[in-house]
Amino acid sequence: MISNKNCIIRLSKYKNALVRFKTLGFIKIFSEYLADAVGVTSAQVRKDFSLFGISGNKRGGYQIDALITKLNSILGKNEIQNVVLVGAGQLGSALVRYNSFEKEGIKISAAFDIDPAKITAGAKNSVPVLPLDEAIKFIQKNNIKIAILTVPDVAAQQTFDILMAAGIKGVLNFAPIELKAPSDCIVNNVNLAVELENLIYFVNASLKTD
Amino acid sequence: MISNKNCIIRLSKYKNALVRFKTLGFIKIFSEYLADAVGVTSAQVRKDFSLFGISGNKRGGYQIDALITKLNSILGKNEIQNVVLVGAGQLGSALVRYNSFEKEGIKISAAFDIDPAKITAGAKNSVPVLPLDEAIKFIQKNNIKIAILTVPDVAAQQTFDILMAAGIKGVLNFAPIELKAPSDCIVNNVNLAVELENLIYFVNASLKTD
DNA sequence: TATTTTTTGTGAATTAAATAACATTAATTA
DNA sequence: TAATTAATGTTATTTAATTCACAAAAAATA
Repeated sequence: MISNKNCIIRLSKYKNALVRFKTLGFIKIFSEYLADAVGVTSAQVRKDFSLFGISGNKRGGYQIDALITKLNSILGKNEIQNVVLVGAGQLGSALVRYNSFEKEGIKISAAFDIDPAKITAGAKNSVPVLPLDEAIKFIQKNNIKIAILTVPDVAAQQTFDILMAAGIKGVLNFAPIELKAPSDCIVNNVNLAVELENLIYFVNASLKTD
Repeated sequence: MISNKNCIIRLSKYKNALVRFKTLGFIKIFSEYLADAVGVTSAQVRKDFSLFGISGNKRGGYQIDALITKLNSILGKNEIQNVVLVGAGQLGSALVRYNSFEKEGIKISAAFDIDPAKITAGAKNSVPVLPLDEAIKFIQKNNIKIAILTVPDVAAQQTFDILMAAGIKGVLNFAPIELKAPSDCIVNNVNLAVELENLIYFVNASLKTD
């Protein structure tokens, strides 16, 4: 089993780039061009593909349609992925309405919050915001395995523990905390302040050395 | 100059964890505990510190206060960092109001959008949303070097080019596009859909092998 | 004061990932 | 049909990052 996160992220990027190429009317593509679109080397593209048994045609490149199909299948994009979101604050609410998820076949089935003021039954076509109490029941009933965690730092671990009890196996965590997770749950952290801080560091560093 | 992005990200995490330890009343810390809080090994912590000439006391660990000061100085956190945001849509607006940035000494001075409906003069204590036309003038006048880019995919490259013309040197890019950037500008990409897709892949992969 | 314990700091070893290089193959051209 | 060209696929190499392991030093204890 491939366990290189960066490699899988590249597969997603290849897939996205291929969809754009297809939109432009292309039906074949060379590793060189795909590499360019994604910002890697062509050897990297071919190496990644070979890891997943994806092959093209010597001197003929790759068929875009077949390639998209293959990548979608590897990435589990043949069916809609249902996820839940916990913490309907500023960021959480924006993610609920963020249409890039829907475009990618990811559906936020429900949001949960502990604050009664945030609860909304959810008109049709809009995501309901339910009381946190109901999260375990909802998650189990709908057999959901993935959660987005956008609660404040101090609530992050305890909320995470609730998700574990509900059977969640993957969490996209926005709280700037290292969650203590059981070995059968995967946590991907997104820390926007740290990302910015990092950018600031490197910009400052490069401005200094000029 | 250190050019390992992960290393700098760890420094930010150490700093955040140390602030929490300090809040709890600790004044000294061992690499072992800090490692635990951040989810790395103790050797990694000491190695990172040694890269930046940070030293502790044999058998005595590190003084938390001094360590925070040192890390803040390395990360350029001794003064408020002013940034701009371009694209006041769903996600952009949430980031404008996201209080983790302010907590970290990062100030969004202004947001810009091409849509006249989004423009707001900005009451005091709130961030003004200005017409994109005014971005170059504003950025240059305020000597801003960092921008957050939250425009739709199709507008990303051309908006980025405007930022380059204005003298921006670092961009946190949320558009799922590989921006063509000059060598003196740093781009950090955050792609939330890809992050989720990645999580889905690994969760599916691990559920299959059980 | 001498001994033991515990932690740092770092050079060496290991591991993992990316890059380079090239043999192979298929299409194109002569 | 033979020669040439241009792409893939994979093996070898290089590079980078992490982990290991232990000497050195300071604190604690006897």
